[in-house]
Amino acid sequence: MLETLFLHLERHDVVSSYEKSLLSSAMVQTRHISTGQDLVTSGTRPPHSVLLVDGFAARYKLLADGSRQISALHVTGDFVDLHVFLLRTIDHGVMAMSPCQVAYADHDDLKRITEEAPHLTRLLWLSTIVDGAIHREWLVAMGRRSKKSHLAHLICELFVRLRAVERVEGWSFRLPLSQTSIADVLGLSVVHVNRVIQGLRREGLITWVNQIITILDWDKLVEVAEFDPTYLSLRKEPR
Amino acid sequence: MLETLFLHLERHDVVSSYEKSLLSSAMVQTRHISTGQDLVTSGTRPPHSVLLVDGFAARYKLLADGSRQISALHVTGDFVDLHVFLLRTIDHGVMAMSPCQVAYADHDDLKRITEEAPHLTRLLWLSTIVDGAIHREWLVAMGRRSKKSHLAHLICELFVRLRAVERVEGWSFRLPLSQTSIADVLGLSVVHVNRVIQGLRREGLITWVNQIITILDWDKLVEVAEFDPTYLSLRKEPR
DNA sequence: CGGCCGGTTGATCGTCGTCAAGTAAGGTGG
DNA sequence: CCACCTTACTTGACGACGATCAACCGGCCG
Repeated sequence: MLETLFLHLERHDVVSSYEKSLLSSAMVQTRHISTGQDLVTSGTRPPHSVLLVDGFAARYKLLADGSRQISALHVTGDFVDLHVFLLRTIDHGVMAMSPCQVAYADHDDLKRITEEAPHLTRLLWLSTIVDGAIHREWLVAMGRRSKKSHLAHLICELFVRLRAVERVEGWSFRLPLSQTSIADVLGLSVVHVNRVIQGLRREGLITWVNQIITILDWDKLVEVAEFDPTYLSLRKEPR
Repeated sequence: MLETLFLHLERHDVVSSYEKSLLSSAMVQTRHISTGQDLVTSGTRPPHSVLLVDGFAARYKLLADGSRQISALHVTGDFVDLHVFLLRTIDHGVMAMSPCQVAYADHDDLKRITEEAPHLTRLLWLSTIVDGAIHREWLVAMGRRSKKSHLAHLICELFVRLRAVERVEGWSFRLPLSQTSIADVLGLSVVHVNRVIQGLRREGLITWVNQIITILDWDKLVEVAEFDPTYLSLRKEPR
């Protein structure tokens, strides 16, 4: 059940078996959440953080006019909600975008980890820091990239992140998001998202059928996106 | 010299004198950086993190077409660069937007703090987490708010953050950013930024003269911005 | 079978970018 | 001290990108 978390943390550094056992004992029962339900409700003060054992989730915020903005996408292995451990009050909702399997880490246990396992603490800290790095990259994409480039960047990022947790097959991966949801990621209208996707298809960069995205020309996609994966810190080194 | 850092951390929880002494001994000499210079250069692997003792700085990224996107604004007291401690490679540049006074924290010393001072570690961790929360709020603003609302939100946020480090006077504060820089924050053209500012002025929400912003109608500004300061975690509680 | 959801396409309208020009302030050198 | 920069702000005109409205198609489910 925790393999994906280990996979996730081990992208950045070695995790000892002692650390793994600490984590295992901090995690309580896994639960199933069905598509469209909240893993986490905005405005609450939960006593635990959520680990996404399997599935896709989106962090979102609803505005007064009913529009929605997705500020993060979480995939298998992501410690979706680790920051609430210190933030206390959760400021955004997190919704299951596919059937999700989740586990919970009690904040008391996490606190104990910070007292007893400094290296593991740093790895967990790093996990929240990488989330921040992704946010910055998204900000750059939203603010200054063309919409085509923005979407291309998103596809590159998701491919790399999913590959790291073994959720790709060749150049294909499953992305269970409707175009409406993609629109809420990119800050666009659905209609326009559709047109941007058509554009990438027309240029032979990707196919996108039945929630399966296949990258046909990685180099060109990277070029359009100006994608540089450094910000994901997928390099194993002492932290 | 470190008062502003303490002010910064004490917004979230009590900092003991032992913890303050640990921090003090981790910080090395302060240095002056003049406007327009980089505090931190993109792509390098610095051995220390930067504390902004006084001044304004902007985290930015340059794209191939020469455009710039600012992904964060840092003010007096911010631990600008703390995440590099674990990220290792810095992915964005940070530029002084005013004359800046900075101090450096060696990563070895920070590591020692994580080994010996769990509560202080959590506070430092929290500081990076709040940065992330701000990024999310900016993403929402970029993606789904009107430009007027986005700018109003930025003004509200800066006011609250600057008040927390005692850099406001009544309803006024100094913001040493040109409209060009504001444009790079909002992801707009300079021309349009100017028009959006005119709009806020015309409606009697703010004045903005010689880098001094004065809020004339806080309630209305908050309403336009849909501003809710929860994400800044300016509440003192055990962490 | 009918309704709903997701994807697709066309037409029209508004926001915002670009180009251009003008003003005001501050800095430098003759 | 003035001529001449440069930089920042401002305004107008025009065009492009993207939102909105509307309609249609196909698949899935009750």
